[in-house]
Amino acid sequence: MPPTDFEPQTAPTLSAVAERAGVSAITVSRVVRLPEMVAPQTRAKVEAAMRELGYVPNQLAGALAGARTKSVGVLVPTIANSIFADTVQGLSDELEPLGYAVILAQSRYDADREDHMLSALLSRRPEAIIMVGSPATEDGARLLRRAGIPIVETWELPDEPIDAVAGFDNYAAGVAVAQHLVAQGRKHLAFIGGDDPRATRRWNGFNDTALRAGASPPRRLILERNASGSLVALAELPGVDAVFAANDAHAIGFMSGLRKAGLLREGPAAEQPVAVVGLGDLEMGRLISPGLSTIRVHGDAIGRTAARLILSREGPRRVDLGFELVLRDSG
Amino acid sequence: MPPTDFEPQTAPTLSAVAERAGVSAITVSRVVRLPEMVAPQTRAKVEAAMRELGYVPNQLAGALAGARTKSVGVLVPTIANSIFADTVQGLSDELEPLGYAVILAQSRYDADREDHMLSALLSRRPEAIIMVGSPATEDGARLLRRAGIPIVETWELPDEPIDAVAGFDNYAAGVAVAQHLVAQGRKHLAFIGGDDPRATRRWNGFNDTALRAGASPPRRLILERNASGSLVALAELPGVDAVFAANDAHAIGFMSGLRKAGLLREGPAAEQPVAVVGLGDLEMGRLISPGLSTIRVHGDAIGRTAARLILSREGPRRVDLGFELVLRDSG
DNA sequence: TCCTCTCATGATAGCGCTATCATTTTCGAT
DNA sequence: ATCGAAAATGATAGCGCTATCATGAGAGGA
Repeated sequence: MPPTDFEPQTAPTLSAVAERAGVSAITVSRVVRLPEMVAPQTRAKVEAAMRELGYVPNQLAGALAGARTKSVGVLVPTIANSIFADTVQGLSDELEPLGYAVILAQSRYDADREDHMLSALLSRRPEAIIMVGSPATEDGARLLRRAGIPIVETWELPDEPIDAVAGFDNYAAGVAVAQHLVAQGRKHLAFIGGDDPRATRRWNGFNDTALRAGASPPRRLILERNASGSLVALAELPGVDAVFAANDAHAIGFMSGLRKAGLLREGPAAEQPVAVVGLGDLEMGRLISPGLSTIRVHGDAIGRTAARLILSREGPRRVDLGFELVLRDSG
Repeated sequence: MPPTDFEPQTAPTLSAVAERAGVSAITVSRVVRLPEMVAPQTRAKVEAAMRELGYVPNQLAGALAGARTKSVGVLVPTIANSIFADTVQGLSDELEPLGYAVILAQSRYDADREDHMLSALLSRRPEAIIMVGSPATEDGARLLRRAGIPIVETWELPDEPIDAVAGFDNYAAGVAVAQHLVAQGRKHLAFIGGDDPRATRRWNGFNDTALRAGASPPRRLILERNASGSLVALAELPGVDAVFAANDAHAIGFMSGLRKAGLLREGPAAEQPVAVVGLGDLEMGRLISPGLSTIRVHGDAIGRTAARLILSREGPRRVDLGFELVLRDSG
């Protein structure tokens, strides 16, 4: 697109550089990859030629010729307004300095699109795939198993992982929140949020625990992914005195609903007519008032751990990053 | 990594499929790319062979052989807790269905890292580059100009773009906020947030306008990227009666500081001892109370527009997506 | 001086695919 | 039957690079 520069329309190649520097192509290749192996004088000549020509190596060709592709495929449900962005950030912070490219794909919580993106990723021959959750279909799982590369499933701890895992126990998170709310004397619990596999696992832990503790059967309200629905969720949950939201955005939205209904106090959790606990520990939850109680998960660490899992075959292939119940004033 | 399946360690190739189907390699290639061109009967045989072998085309080889790479490079400062995630989401929603892969790189607001990621991206031979802002260095700009591919700079409207632009006028956003605050009778303005080029442009518009309107010279407080600093920013700004925050997270943090200091009212903007205006229009700003006044920008539309700009050479190469001043109760 | 041994460089082949051109097959119209 | 055009398939070369093996040039020892 440059209207100025009159560069050759086709990018300079290794052999163009070689010719200009008066060496063979393979020597240029070595200057790029194994500079130590080339005599300083030759190297200088080649580097000058590269600079003059504005040479940018073609990694596609390099990869095809047998070297590594130095790329990883990353599949997330969504990246916008999502804590998964932390995971992507974490893993690319580990991987980019090592020369890896991150090929990002989003499934939008759609199984067909997930399968499609999975094979699209694989067609780029990444050296590994990191995904949030497990493949939604058996086709997807088979694709990954056959690929013969490291696969990291994250944000969960599947019983039969394809390969490696970096996540936490969503069921236990639900258990922890239910226990906390019940111990606080809450009797009418509800769970609001999505119905993806991870949210469902949290719900199961939450529900099982509440029932076992003798609370009335918890209600589950499925909401759109944006938090607006949480604003009016209260109307659907008459008599509720404690809510576990699948993420902090929903929790904060629900708190706004409570405020409008006059059911939010500036005081401590014990004084709240309706307790609210979120999940994610967004910075925002710390900043609002009353502060949001939440399950803190380590999205960034999940990403970094996933990166390490693909970089070395040693050590455990299943890492539980855990979570923490962070208590503030909302519940 | 699959401990089960005993697949050949090396992925099946086009010719493996061809052999199995009893046709030539090029016919298999056509089944993949131009199915209409192959007789239904032949196609069925080939498709069966592909399925049996679990064939996944090698797009690297395809790209090298002269076809397009069907990939775009995307460079953003950061993706976590950032409205740039909307832009990435928007552009990949446009591009992924068309078979494009998104190669994501993060500069972390670092010029060296940006240059480095730029040439790393280019070495993958993307068909276009979409970046937030403009290259920080002349080296980076030259690299892009020489690449001979569409380049889209976003989130700004540079005077001399490399190629195409999808953004909005940051200076005008600063002007709009200052005008609004001054019209409201505010006299002691301050700007808090980062010092990246876009924030600085906003500051310039804000500062120029406030001075021209006869307010006392605005203060500028540079904060870390996380919003915690905004919580205590108030202490640094004695006597301030209006604050423009570079993003909504900082704005909400600052409001928490105000609340602690007893300077936040539940009433309308006119009653606020200190007015607060953010930028970004996070969903959260709508959910909190008092509602956050903010500059709404269209991160998603910027991404979609950038995608369209690389897909067609027709139409304007410079799209101003604008912004809106959204007034709620904070200022 | 000759021979080995190391260091630096080069020649060759081929990665898996597609562009291009060539060939074969099919089939309707005469 | 015969021909010509269209449809279907194939052969060949080469994209830009690296793995592998081969060669040449110095360094040092006897």
